[in-house]
Parts: sequence; structure tokens; C-alpha cells
Amino acid sequence: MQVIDAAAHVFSRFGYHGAGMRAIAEMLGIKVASLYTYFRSKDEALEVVCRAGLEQPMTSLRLACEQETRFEERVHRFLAAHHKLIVQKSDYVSVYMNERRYLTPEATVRINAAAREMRCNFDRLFDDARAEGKMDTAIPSRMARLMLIGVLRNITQFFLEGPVADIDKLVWQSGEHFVRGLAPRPDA
Amino acid sequence: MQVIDAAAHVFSRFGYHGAGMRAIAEMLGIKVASLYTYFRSKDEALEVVCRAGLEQPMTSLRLACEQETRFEERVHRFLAAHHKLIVQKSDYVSVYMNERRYLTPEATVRINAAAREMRCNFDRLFDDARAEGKMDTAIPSRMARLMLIGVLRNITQFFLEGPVADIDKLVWQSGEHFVRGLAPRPDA
Amino acid sequence: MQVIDAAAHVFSRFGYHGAGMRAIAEMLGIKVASLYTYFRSKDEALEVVCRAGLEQPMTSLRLACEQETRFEERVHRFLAAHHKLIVQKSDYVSVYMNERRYLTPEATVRINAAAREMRCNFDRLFDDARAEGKMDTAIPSRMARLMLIGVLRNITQFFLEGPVADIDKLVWQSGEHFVRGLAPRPDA
Amino acid sequence: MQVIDAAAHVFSRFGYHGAGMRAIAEMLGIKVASLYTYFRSKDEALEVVCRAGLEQPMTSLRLACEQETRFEERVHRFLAAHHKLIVQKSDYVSVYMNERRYLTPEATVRINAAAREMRCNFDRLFDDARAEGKMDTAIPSRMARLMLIGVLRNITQFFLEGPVADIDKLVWQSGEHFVRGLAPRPDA
DNA sequence: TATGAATGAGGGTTCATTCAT
DNA sequence: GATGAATGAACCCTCATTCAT
Repeated sequence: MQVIDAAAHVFSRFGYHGAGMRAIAEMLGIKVASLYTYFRSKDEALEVVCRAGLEQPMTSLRLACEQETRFEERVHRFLAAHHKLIVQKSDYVSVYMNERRYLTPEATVRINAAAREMRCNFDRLFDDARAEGKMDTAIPSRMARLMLIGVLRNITQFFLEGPVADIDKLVWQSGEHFVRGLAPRPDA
Repeated sequence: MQVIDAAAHVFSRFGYHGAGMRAIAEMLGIKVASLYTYFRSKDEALEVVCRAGLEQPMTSLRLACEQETRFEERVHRFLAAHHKLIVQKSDYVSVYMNERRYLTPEATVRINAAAREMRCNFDRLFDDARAEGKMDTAIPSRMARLMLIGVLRNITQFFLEGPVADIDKLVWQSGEHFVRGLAPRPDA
Repeated sequence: MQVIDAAAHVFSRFGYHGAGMRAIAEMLGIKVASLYTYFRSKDEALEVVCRAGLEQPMTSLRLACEQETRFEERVHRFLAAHHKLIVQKSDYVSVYMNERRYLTPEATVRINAAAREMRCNFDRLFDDARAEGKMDTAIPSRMARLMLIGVLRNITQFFLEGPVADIDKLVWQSGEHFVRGLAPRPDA
Repeated sequence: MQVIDAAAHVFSRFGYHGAGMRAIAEMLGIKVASLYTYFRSKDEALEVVCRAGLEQPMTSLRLACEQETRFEERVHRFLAAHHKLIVQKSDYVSVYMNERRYLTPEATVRINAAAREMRCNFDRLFDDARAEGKMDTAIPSRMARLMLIGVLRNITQFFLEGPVADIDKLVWQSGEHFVRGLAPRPDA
């Protein structure tokens, strides 16, 4: 097991402040002092995990947009990819979502720079949707973005809180719900 | 300032494990040892805060359902009440949302019992919506509930992460989006 | 035994970096964590000790100058007082002499401010000596001061390095030597 | 740069306990583990540095005594040589003076054996001075030795604590003061 | 009610050192 | 000769908690 995976897992499970270096070390079967061969500090470990937790969904979004042209399909594909991602790497995503606020100020700046790129990708997605006539023009991209992130957060959180039986269905219906909610009013 | 408010604020700001009794005491202008006059342990303080953070939204929901009959209005009123609530008491809500996982196993049981009551209120809301013809019958109540909780979480989180300029608009559009997404397909 | 005495003793014996909080605690018969009731950090403890180690010789010098008028007597009285001081409080003096370089930059500034006052007292001593005709006018006050501090350092160091048999004699002869060395050339 | 020079520099700058192997390695541009190719342990490095720090002044003293016959000149030459030495190799001298107390007991024994030889050289210097009529017969050689060592320590310390403007003058006047202070009383 | 003092446990981190490569 | 990885021990310090006052 990779050292950084162990860190992600432990941070995800116990929270950054609730997690001890000891727990990470034990999970790897090494001694605490040895961890410092792999990262300089707990802070840094958090940053590395957060960066991965941010970049993986970014990749999902980019791929979904590249491989699909229709808005609904893009959304569904993005959410499906995200679902697959959290099944395999939920730790990273959940740490990014729930623990990034404990990043060092400097690390926050660095992470935010990367996050800005993701926002651009979202905005492009919604611009395209509007061009397709799939999106109520009264809804600004920013709102749509915040709400889609909310969907992500929701899926992730329910996945983490305990095994949700039909999470596939939750994912699909969340996507469907999101798309429908965005659609222009039929009477307009 | 109330002792429990201070605890809520500190837990919200630094996370349960990131928060020290010292921070709570300093906020009240008393010494750490004095805190134990007000609660038996840090654990207990968390439970009290979480309970309040759960019950206040419950009240909002109950009131919204009592005072309104139309589904859309109920949702908007609920979200508006929630918005008002987090402006005043965001600490409690955010602690319930983000820190309840650090509750003692026993406390978790107690809190979950209360949470079950809220789930019932949600289910009634959606049963009524279906009766009103405002909700796609293919969507189970449970899904709708999870998604509405997601909306709550989203609003709360964005409020906390920093002052969102037009949060009123986010609240209203989140409600509108939620309602629309739930609506039966026009072609059905 | 006072907590700060223990710190002074341990710093003096093992050096600041060679000394552990454990050693201080053991000397007092308390646990390490309890030390932090008395000072905020090891840094701060060093500053307190250094301050005392600086102020006590300052007092000796002031008293010697107040109680005596003749230069030689002032020097002898000062050295004798210093000798008495290091018999009782050698720890403080030696820490000031040997460990003050490990002070925090901020603490260094604070200590140096106090040290400047002592330099003034020295300068006054030598001005008087010159007026008395006891001092070669070719020797600047600053030089004389540096050399007298050297004498202090010497006495202290020999005291610390192991019991010097006739330290009284060393003190007296150091003083005598210092005074004589300063005297104007007889043929001048 | 020689490995032992780096050790001397780091020990001098941070103190033996304040210095880490890492600092020495970084100064040489190698990794910590590689240091152990050059010495067996930190202890041993300290001993090597101390030995050099002791032997170099010994050489100065021997040369000064060989090349001069008059007492005053010997002292001045010795101090001048010492001054020149600390300009080039202050690290070694300062480590010997300030850090030798952290030597292993066994190393201490070895160093002290070498130091005894230096004491003999001093004693010879003062015996000659007395024969020349340059030294008050009431002052034992041992006292004179302790005081001359004090002068050395003083010069070294002031040099280290920061650039002293006219250190040449301090050196010369220290020597002059030392010699004069030792001289027999004119009325005797 | 309030607190100063004390503490066991544990926090993250650095240390000097070894050893297989 | 050089080093990455590993480690036991120690580092300073903070933690939540108790208790006599």
C-alpha cells in the first residue's frame, strides 16, 4: 500500500485532527518516524491528499465533456465517473471535501489555484448547455456550478456515511433531477 | 454569551478534534477548569450542540408544513427558514452536519433516534407532494429526502466557506431547482 | 525549590540544548507537563533565567559604586560581591554568560536593552577612575569594560569547571591585577 | 571543504547539542548517512575538533616562546598569534572553549592529558618572567596562568559575539594590561 | 461558582545511528 | 564512497480531565 493512500484513508476516517501519525504508520506496518521519509509533515501529507482529491474529479469532468456532446449525457457520465471514483478512491475525495479547510494558508492558496481551473471547466459545460437550449437562461453558471457541486458532495457524503443500498440509483436520479431542474420552463 | 454557544462556535470553526477546551474557555473569558461546571466532558458538549443543530431545522420543517399547503411553497419556506437559521445559528447546524460523526457510539444512538423523527416529516412532505401531483411518481421518498438534505448541506456549506454574495438567490434557486427537478415529466 | 532555580541549574549543567524538560521536572519532583504551569515554553524559561543572571551582577556593581569612593575598592568589592553571588547563584550567571546566545531573537533584543544599562554603570566607574588618576588615559572606557567583563567571565568559568581550591585568592588577585594593569605608567 | 571543518563550524555556531548531523551534512552538500564514512559518531567528531582547538594555541605558545626572549614580547606575540588563529580558525578554538564540557568522560581524559602539556609551557613562561624580574613574586604561576587563559577566552568570545571594530587594539591592550598587572610593585 | 495546579496520555517531530544497496 | 530507508529514543508541548481550595 502506498504511503499517501494510508494517509488519505486515515484522514478520511478520523478527520485531519482526529487522525494520528501513529494510525497511518500502523496501517502501513512501519514505525511513526519512518513516515517522515515520505513527507515532511502532517500538513504536507494533507496537501498532497487534497490535491489528488481535487484533480481526480477534474479529470472525470474533462473526460465526460470530451467524450459526449449532449448536456444530459455529460452530466450523467460525469456523475457516473465520480461514483466510480469514490468507490475506488473515496478517501481522497472526502478528504478534499471535508478536511481541506485545515490546510495551511499557503497550501490553501496553492489548492485554490488548481480549483479555479475546475470552475472554468464547469462554466464551459453550462455555456454549452445553454447553447443547446437545455438550461433556463435565468440561472447563472455560477449557481448551476454550486448546485452541481452540491450534488457531488451529497453523493459522496451518503456513500461515506454507510453503505447506501442503491447508490447507483441515487447517482442516476440525482443527475436526472439536476438536469430536469435546470431545464427551461416548458411554458416559456 | 452562553457556554454552549461558545462550544458550538469553536467546534464549528476548528472542528471537534481541532478545537481545544482552551479556545472555548477563552471565548467566554473564563478558565478551562470552569467549563466543567457546565458540562461533564467535551463529548457531552458535542452531543448537546448536535442535538440543537438537529432540532432547529426540524422545527423549521414542521412550521413550513403547518403554515403552507402547496408543495413548492413548503419547500421554499423551509429553505428560507433554514437560511435564516444559519445566519443566526450556523454554528449548530454546521456542527451537526460535519462533526456528528465524532459523537460517542451511545450519543450517536440517541441522536439518530431524534433524526428518525425528522425523516418522517420529510416523508410526509413528499407524500403530500405526490398527492398534489407535483412529484414524479418514479422517485421514491427516500431519494427525494436525500436530495433535499443535499440542498441543505450545500447551502450551509457555501454559507460557511465564506460570504457568498447573493446567497438569497442561491437559496431561492436551489429550492426552485429542487422542485422543478422533482416534477413529473410533462409528456407523461 | 523554586521552579526557575531548577531550570537555571539544569541549563547551567547541561547547556540549553543539552537540557531536557524532563531533567528540570525530575529535579522538582513533578511531572513534565506540570512545568508548563510555571512557564509557557523552554524558550521563556531561558529568558527568565538570563534576565536574572544579568540583573544580579548589575546590582552588585551598583552597590559597589554607591558604597565606595576609591576605584580600587570599588573593583575589589564588585568582584567580591560577584564571587559571593556565584557561590550562591552561579547557575543564573553561567546561563547568562554561556547560553544567552540561544535566546529567541525577540528575547535577545529585550535582554540587550537591559544590558545597555549595565554598560553605562561600567563607563561611569572608569570615568571616576580616570578623574582619580587611577587609570591610564590611553585606555578607553570600552576597552577597560571588555577586560573587566573578561575577569568576571574568568572567575565564573573557573568556579564552574570544578572546585578551585583558593578561589578567594584568584578573585582578589584578579582584581589587583586588573587595577594595576590599568594604572598610569609611573614614568609618565 | 573538509568534513571536520564543517563539524567545527556547526558546533561553534549552534553548540554541540544544538547542532544536528543534518546541518553538517548540508554544509558539505552530502547526505547525513555519508558523514559516518568520516567519523564514527558525533561524539568522535567533537573530540577531533576539540583536539585541534587545543593544539593550535599550544603551537602558538611554543613558537612565541622559542622566537622571543623578553617576557612582554612573548605575551604580545602569543596573543597576536592567537588573534590571527581565531580569525582563521575561530571555530576550533571556540568549540574547545565552549563545548569541550560535552565530551565523553573518556575523551575528556584524553584531552586533559594534552592540556597538561600546555600548562607546562605556561609555567615555563612565568618562571622565565620571574627570573627576568617582570613578575611580582607574590603571584603564583597558576594564578597567572588562569588569568592569561582568561584573556584568551575574552578575546575569543568578543571576536565571536560579533565583529568588534578595533579588535587589534583590544588584543594589544589586553596584552599590555596583562603584563603591567603582573609587574612587581615599584615601591617594593 | 471558579480556578490554580497537577497529571497521564498522546500529539507531531527530530535525533543519531545502522544497514542493505 | 554514498545514500534511501528505517528505527528507538527522545524531543517540546498540548490535551482533556480531576481535585483541593
